[in-house]
Amino acid sequence: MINSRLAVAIHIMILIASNPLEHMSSEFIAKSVNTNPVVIRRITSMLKKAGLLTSHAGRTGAKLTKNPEDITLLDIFKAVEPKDELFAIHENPNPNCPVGKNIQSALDSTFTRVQKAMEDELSSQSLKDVMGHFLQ
Amino acid sequence: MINSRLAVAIHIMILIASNPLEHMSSEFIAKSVNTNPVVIRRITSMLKKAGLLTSHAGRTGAKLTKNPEDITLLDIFKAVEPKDELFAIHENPNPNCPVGKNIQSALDSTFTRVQKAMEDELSSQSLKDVMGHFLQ
DNA sequence: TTATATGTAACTATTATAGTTACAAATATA
DNA sequence: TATATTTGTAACTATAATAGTTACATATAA
Repeated sequence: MINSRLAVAIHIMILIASNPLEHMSSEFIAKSVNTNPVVIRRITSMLKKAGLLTSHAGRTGAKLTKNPEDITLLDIFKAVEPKDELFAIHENPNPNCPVGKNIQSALDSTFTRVQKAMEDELSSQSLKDVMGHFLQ
Repeated sequence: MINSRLAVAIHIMILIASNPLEHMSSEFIAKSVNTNPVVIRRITSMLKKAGLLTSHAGRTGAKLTKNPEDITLLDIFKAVEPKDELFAIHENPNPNCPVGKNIQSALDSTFTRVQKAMEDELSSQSLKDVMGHFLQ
């Protein structure tokens, strides 16, 4: 199972997007998410490095750099997931075995297709789409 | 990143499928994968429980229960991945916050679609398809 | 009867994750 | 200006998953 950073990051982004006038502190967000404020600041920092929001030391709150309809879940996922590959492939299979020799490249093309299917679906959903679930 | 069990399981299945007459011991397979025989027996045990192969204590080797073209990567993935959900969702968000109250169900429908996209692609590729990469 | 293989429990090492404390630096407020 | 608050980040901890390993009972083959 993939970690909960994507879930928490989406939660953070929705809180900021839903309250454009209020300044949401990491402590306030942490209470909504039910975690420690540092966990929020850590994920917010990743979102900031990815260019999805702006924030400043000492100044309460953060702002999205784009409208929710222009932010995809893939943008958020890539911001909080440093690893490029979805599936791990075992290292150093035996090059003297016909299967061991070719398995990595075979798995690579196979897994690339699966990862692309996942990323295509993530990029088809915007932050606004997720917020739409709240309007029943 | 998702663990390497799917990669190793596919490697095991291909070795068995490619050598239907030879009896591949866990030690032989382990040398091809470059790991410990117990790791192979552990994953083989999961594949057996999922009904994808048969094996017997004391008897060298294992046999696939279906033809490679009738085994999908989703079959193998589900065999070696006990968790049902692809993405984790944080627990106990604040029910007194409008966002915290609804985030889990919103994420659930969102993540379900992403997981389905991944599983659809996994089920579209058979073990035989992966073996096809070996014939250049 | 002896050797070999599977199946599985149990233990270890490594790593990722998430929570926590602490604090410097920046900003806001009185 | 002085004080309080907040962000950003380092550092530490606890927990869990993963993969590797040893050990051994049981089943099968030679």
